[in-house]
Parts: sequence; structure tokens; C-alpha cells
Amino acid sequence: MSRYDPSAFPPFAVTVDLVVLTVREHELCALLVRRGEPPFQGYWALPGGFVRPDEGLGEAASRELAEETGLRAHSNSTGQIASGAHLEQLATYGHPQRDPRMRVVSVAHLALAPDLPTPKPGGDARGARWAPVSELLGPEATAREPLAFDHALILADGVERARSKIEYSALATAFCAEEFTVGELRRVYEAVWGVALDPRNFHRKVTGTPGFLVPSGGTTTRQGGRPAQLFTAGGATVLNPPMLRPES
Amino acid sequence: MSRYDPSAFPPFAVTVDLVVLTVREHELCALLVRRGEPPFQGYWALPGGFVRPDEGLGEAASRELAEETGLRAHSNSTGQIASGAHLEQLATYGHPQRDPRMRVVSVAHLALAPDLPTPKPGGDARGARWAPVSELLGPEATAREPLAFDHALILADGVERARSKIEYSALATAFCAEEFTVGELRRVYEAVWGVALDPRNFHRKVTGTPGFLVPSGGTTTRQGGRPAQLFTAGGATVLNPPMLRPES
DNA sequence: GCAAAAGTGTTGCTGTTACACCCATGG
DNA sequence: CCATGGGTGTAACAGCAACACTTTTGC
Repeated sequence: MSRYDPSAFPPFAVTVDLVVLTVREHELCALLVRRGEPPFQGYWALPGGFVRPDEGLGEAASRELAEETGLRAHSNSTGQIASGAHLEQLATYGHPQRDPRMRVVSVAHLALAPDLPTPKPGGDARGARWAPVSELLGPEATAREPLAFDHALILADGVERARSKIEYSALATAFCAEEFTVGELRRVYEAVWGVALDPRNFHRKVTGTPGFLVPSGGTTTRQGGRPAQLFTAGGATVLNPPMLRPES
Repeated sequence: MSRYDPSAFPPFAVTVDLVVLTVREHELCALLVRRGEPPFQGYWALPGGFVRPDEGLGEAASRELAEETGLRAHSNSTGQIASGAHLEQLATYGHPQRDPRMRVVSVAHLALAPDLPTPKPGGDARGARWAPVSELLGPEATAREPLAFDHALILADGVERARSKIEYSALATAFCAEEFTVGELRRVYEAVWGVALDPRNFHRKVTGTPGFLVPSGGTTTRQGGRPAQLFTAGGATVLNPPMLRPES
């Protein structure tokens, strides 16, 4: 059999699905939309849609992210941050029966966004919400209100990727506003990992890691207490030494 | 526009491409096949092929691996080792013009295999070879004998993934035969990373990492010198503490 | 004996943890 | 004054790099 036979290849539909994560009120949350049509009508699902014939996979993910949240993000081969959101390819899901109507291969992407002011994001008529991932993952949560398709699996993979990536990369800053304090960054780590970190050692560690943070000059007292220095994300993408997750 | 319109979705072809890596004579090598038809006729390419309508992505990759090398591998959601080879999903490449004839999305997979006795693997008429990755990557190498399609990019991503994964996982054992010595495992690390490691500290480190290696009882002198203990891979998948790549 | 590879012991250094302690603000 | 969060100092400890040294084979 020929390796590429243009006249008779098996036709597939290709979609992108998005795991959009943010930190709200000390909790890691994911963006969900409510499905308006069958199958899984009325179920909550990850945002996503078809890849258009003339656009790349990262382009499609970036377009869907903008449609759902208004965020602009660049997705290039290395996955960089721009205009407030980080976007990278996560994995591809293509089980033959994952969509009951036809063969659909979904290229899932992971987006990390700062806390958005809108409680109910989304520009179109469907419902949308931020849901704490603790209420979506785990056997008990999955049984109570399952997500559409294999989206619970995709979400779990995305959360795991985010948890491990903030360990050795500077991506945690993608969850923060442009200017942030060391304490705000620490609360991001605590929310994503679900642990408590020592504020003193955390401060020494992040300020001592070259390229992670650059002081912006200002201070703030928005968290109460003594004024805290404001920082912006440094150019570093990989942290050396890495942040260490406790109880490893 | 409806999110899923079964009657009018943009049609894509979906393929799997394989980055198959092994260590031969102290060098990290990749499996290449020569293309028999246009486009890129006569060029070297990664092995791969169409995903069939009724098979999953991991199944397709596993089937292609068996066709090209005779290796049996399991590819499940976590990426496990079975029958001598490790197989895991790498990333998906879908630039609109990556194939000049039609829209092709390729789900690349990474396979790690022990040194195979066959110098020219592959069961069909096309040529096949193991090529040192040092001769395939880098600007000078890419210009001399470029790979077909975007396969140089896919290969570079696969090599980078392998280099980083042996750091914190027990995957380096996938490059070894079922029974191996600490010295053989060390030469795998040295070949993949392209560095020299201290044999004494390496020995202490790997034998002291719980679950990494289990003694099989025998010894061998196949490397010369004092007889070395033989080991098999332990059940551990994640190494704690991780192996450290020098010059970080 | 000699070369070669396998292992063990030891020392100094680096980085982390745990916690005492001080600083600067709002109320 | 007190509560709150920000930030520094320090001592005990774990893990690693470097290297001297011993062990056991083949030739």
C-alpha cells in the first residue's frame, strides 16, 4: 500500500479544545462552556471548535481563546507569553469513539491566564463559567456532573501539566497581572499545587533565581501589611534551580 | 455557526510519524526510511503512515513501529514500556502547507528502543537506516541532507524530549536490553546527553534511587574488567531525586 | 604483573528547611 | 498599640562533585 494516496485517505475532522486555567480566590479554576446541541446537550465542556482549512493548530487555539475570553495569546513552537496569556499545545486525543457521530481528532491546548474581571466570560449565547478544578476532578466529582466527551481526561492532563511546569519554568507569572508581588506569586503556587509554602523561604528563592523577576520600582499595600515590592516577569523561561514542590 | 456540523466539516488527513531513538556505539541514533514517491522522493524521512478509520492514535503508532522494527510496544495514556520499547505521544504538527498536496495533520510519537541487531531494519522494500542525530540536527547538517517535510523539526523535538525525560524518569532503561549493568546504563546517559559522567558517583546515585534498578542476581564481564552486577528495570517511572545533567 | 572496569569512603560545597527576628503599613 | 503581611539572618541538615582508594576479572 502506498504511504500517501491523495485520492483515498481516510477523512477525519480536526478540532482544538482548550484547557484554560486561572487562579481565583486561592483556587485553581478551569473555563467551561455549556453545550447547546447534542450530543451531551446541556453538559459542561471545554471550549473548542473546528480547525479551519487554512489555519495552523496554534492559530486555531489562539482564535478560540480570543473568542471565549478576549485574551490575545501567541502560540509559537516554544509556547511564549504575550498580551497576558500563555498558550501551548497539550496533547492530541483521537480515540475512534470519542465523538459518537464521526471520527474527530482533537488537538488540546493549555492556556494559563490571569484572573479575569468577568465572572461569566464568553462572547456568545452559551453559558460559561469558571469552575474550581477540585470540583471537576476525582471520582466523586466526575460522577456527580461529568464533562462532555473525554474532556475530564483532557482537563486532568492539562492540570497535571500546569502543576509540573511551574516547577521548572517561570510560567506561574502567566497567572498574575503584569505587575505583582512575591506574595501574590506565592499564592499562585499554593493554589495550583494545593499546598502551603513558607513565605520567607519562597521570597528568598524567587528573588534569588536569575531572570525570574525584575523589580518594577513601585510598591503596593493591596494585600495589607507592610508595602510589598512590585515585580514583572523576567525573560527567563526555565528556572535554575527549580521550585520544589513539598512532600516529594 | 454550529460548533459541530457533521455534514460539512473541513476534511483532514491524519497520520502518525515516529521518532525512533536508540543508542548505537555510544551515539544517539534515529531511524530513517527513504521515500519512494514524490513529494520529497529519495529524501530520508521519519517512518509513519495514515491512521486507519477504526484505530486510535497510539494503536496506529504501535502498528507502524512494529512494521518498521518488529518491536512490540504498548502505548497507553501514561506511556508505558512493554516488550522492549517505550512509546509515547510527542506532539502534533499541522501547519497548513506542511504537505504540498493536501491538509495533513501528523501526530508524532516518540519511541525509545534498545540497540537492535539488524543494521538495516525495516521489513519492506524501501531503504532504512539508523542515523546519528548529531549528523541530522544543527544548521550545517540540515543543509547538507535535509529530511522530508518538517521531519527535522519533529526529530529535534523528539530528541529534546528524550534528553529531558531521562533526567526525571527511569526511561533510560528503555535503551538497554532486559538485563544490563550500571556501566551500560551510564553510557546511555552519556550518549543521549553528549557528556561524560563520573562512573563512581553515577553508580552510587542509580543504585541508591529506590525502584530504579533491581539486581537480577547474575554478573557479566562483557565490558571487560571486574565482573559487574546485572540489573533489570525497577517499577519506578519517576526518579526521586532526579538525575542531574551537568553544566546546568 | 598490568590494564580495565566495578565499586566504596571521605571531604568540601551548595542549596534547602525551619524558625527567630525585624520592618512598615492600616486601623 | 496591635494585627498583618513583607523581608533578612542563621543554624542544622541533605545531596552532590571531586577524587583517593580498593576489588576482581582478562590477558
